[in-house]
Amino acid sequence: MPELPEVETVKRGLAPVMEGQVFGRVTLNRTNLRFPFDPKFKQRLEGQTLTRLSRRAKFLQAELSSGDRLFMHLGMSGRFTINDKPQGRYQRETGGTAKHDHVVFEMQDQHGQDGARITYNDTRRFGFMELVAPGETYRLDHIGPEPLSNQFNAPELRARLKDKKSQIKTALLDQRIVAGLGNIYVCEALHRARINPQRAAGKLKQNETDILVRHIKDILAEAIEAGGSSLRDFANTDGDLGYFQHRFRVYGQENNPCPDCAAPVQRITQGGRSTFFCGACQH
DNA sequence: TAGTTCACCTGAAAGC
DNA sequence: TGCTTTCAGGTGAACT
Repeated sequence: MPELPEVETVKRGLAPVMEGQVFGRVTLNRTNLRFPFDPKFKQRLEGQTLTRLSRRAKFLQAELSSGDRLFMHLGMSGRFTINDKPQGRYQRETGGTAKHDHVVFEMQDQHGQDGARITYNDTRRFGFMELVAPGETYRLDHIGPEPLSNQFNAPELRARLKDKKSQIKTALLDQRIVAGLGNIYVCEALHRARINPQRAAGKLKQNETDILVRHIKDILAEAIEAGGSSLRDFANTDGDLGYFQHRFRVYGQENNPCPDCAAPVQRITQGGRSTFFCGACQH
């Protein structure tokens, strides 16, 4: 379940082996992920240099020497693995693909020497990759501020939540309000801020949004730090991230004691998604 | 216009 | 033991 911290960790893992490198060969093992690939996906990538890899919300954005931009979303189960060792006979002859390996990027340096082989695997295929031509707009143009940026602060959040009648949990998942938050970290941030997820978003008090913003930033920064600690493992082996090893205070802890007050953690459904919270200390 | 619900997808776990 | 059902969740489209 990649959220912003994990996508940031993935970006940090991929950037050293992709930036400044050329897409030597691109292999698509199917015609679509969540959405169909551009019919010229392969042709538009091969031979192009990836000049910069960045993250916006939960998207990875690769800027190409052609001016095209490649947006990649990991969906629910997407992950990249990097193999920067020389290709063995098996891999050369079979492509070395495993089940659900949908895309393979074989990178080269500017002299045509083989670089990293980067494989995108996505069991549930909720992820997608889309190419955007220069000047073309993309869905990311309408999303809210990055939560770790200075543009995301308490006055900004108050303004965006003003008059919102939806529940605060649902509102924080709305990417137009703040970019990159997912179910897990919204639950955790609301617990730390002691705000009941069922409260109307527009009714939060000033000090509550102050505290909420602080906790959103803290928890994301901590999670990125945790993911970063296992970057080496991610880059070289099987995609395991510190993220998954993180123990959450309320997420997935139904009926377990709240770490603050020992009351049982409750689970409800909001907008079709599970919400975990403590009814005793979140008001 | 704003808010809500559903489809997409597959593996794991639960239930029978 | 094996089959069936349920659940997980990010995003966009459809619906209210």
